Amino acid sequence: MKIKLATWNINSVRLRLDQVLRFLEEEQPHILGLQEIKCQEEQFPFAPFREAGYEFIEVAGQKGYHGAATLSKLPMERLPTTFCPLGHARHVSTRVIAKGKDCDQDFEFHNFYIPAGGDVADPEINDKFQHKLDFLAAMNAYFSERFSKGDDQQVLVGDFNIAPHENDVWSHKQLLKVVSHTPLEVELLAKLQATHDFTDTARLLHDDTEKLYSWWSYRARDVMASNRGRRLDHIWVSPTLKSCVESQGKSGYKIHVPCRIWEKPSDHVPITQIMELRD
Amino acid sequence: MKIKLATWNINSVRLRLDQVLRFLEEEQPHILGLQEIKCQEEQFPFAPFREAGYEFIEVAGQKGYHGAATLSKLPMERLPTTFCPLGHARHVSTRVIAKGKDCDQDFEFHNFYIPAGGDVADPEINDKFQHKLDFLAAMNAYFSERFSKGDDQQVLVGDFNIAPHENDVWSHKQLLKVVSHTPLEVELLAKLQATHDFTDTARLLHDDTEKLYSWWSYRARDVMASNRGRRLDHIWVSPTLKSCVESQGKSGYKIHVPCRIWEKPSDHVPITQIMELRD
DNA sequence: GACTTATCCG
DNA sequence: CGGATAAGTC
Repeated sequence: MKIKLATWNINSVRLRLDQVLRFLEEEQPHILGLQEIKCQEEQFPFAPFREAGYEFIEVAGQKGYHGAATLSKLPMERLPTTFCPLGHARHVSTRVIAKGKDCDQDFEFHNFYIPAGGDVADPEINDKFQHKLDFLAAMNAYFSERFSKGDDQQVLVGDFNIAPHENDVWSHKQLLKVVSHTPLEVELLAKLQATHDFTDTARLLHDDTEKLYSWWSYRARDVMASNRGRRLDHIWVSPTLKSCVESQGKSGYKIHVPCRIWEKPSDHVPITQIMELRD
Repeated sequence: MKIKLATWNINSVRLRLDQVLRFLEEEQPHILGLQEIKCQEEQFPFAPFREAGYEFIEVAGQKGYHGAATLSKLPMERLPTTFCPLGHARHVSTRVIAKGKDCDQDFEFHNFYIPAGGDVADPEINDKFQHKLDFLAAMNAYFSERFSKGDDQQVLVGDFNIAPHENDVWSHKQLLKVVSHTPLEVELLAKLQATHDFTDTARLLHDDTEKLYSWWSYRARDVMASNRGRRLDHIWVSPTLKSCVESQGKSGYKIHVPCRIWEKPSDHVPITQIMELRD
């Protein structure tokens, strides 16, 4: 069966509930990871998502900031995690049960909101950057443990707050010292990826020379016109799932750019990836 | 010529600019007094009102609270006033020049935002109620001075924050101790009216037994369904203008109730009064 | 630039 | 309830 995966930093799920519902209606992903829901679990709008067909919902919320939630049409169960070094709500892990006529599998869906990291790309003088690096190290350790348990079928999605490739930013040179594209964080993300042999589905299916962005700042009038974006949002898969993504070709991966010009948009747009699971 | 007068407590003119423009487009009053514009003069949206045909604009603004503005299609000049005992921006006075083929007159247009008066109807323990009473006294003195100067053709509009008659509130009995309908403030308003022989156009044209409301609280879900309103907004005219209003009959006065159920409405609705000026 | 929480005010 | 301000975050 074909599974459609999605991720979106929504920058307040309460304020943009209608936009998420529109996206779900139009794209019908099986599973969506939301980041920056900016609410506590008790404030999360469960009912409208359930009415839209997303029966399975897992939320990690906190007051005012951060927070992640995973919505799914497919049954899933929560995988407990105590994760962020500072105790923020930045990770929702679930095991998704994908049963179809030619399919009886499950996979893990890890929904992450990696810390932005503040302004200065120096962990010595910027605690937030240090936190980002610590978080990446914690991710690495976390997946080492999961693999050691034999959990080898994994999807990682989320706002990683890192644009790793030269063509994941509008200007490699001008962003080399800007947090999100500095060598140190990019290397740490590359190390996490290499250690577990995760596949970045965007770059699996798109040539490295192609510019890909999923985020455009609020802080300029003409960011969309000048297209000064960054690819901060990612979908990664573990080795056993690589071929399931590769088989879909270029069109299996999609950045939903028009969402950035909807009324009162998030600064991020959703991305989707189709993955073919067979038994 | 027939002059259409209007007043509206807009509760933030910046937030409800589109609603004011819609009202002006639909009703085409010659002159509109706005209260609670909640902005400074430099933040006031002059341009869109001028584009809508309201070339003459006078604003008394302050930061965050209160504030009044008068918009007019007819030429008008500002009458300087230092008014509120606490220095709030609660009054815009202008002399309006009404020149038509059968008309060459002018009249004063006084746009007021009388203090709400706080919660407790006791000036001894509630400074805000004292301020309301002081403001009414200041209004009385102000008009005594104007009449002594021979300025006898006057229109007063605004949010008076007082519902004087029994049928200006949904329950006379239940509101007798609620600020806006207490005997003390009602008497002071009646005294202001009697001293200068002002005519309350709503009650000139509508029987005292008729319920009339221009305001419904935000603080209850069903205020419109249960119709628990109050008539806090008024249009008064001086003796020489009484017949100009009376000649228009009941339909000359209108409370624009549907505005209360527009999207994100003010808690007040606009009211309009037609007045026939002849030379 | 645009979210959150909070406090003030009506 | 729903404006405005102010501070904090991204």
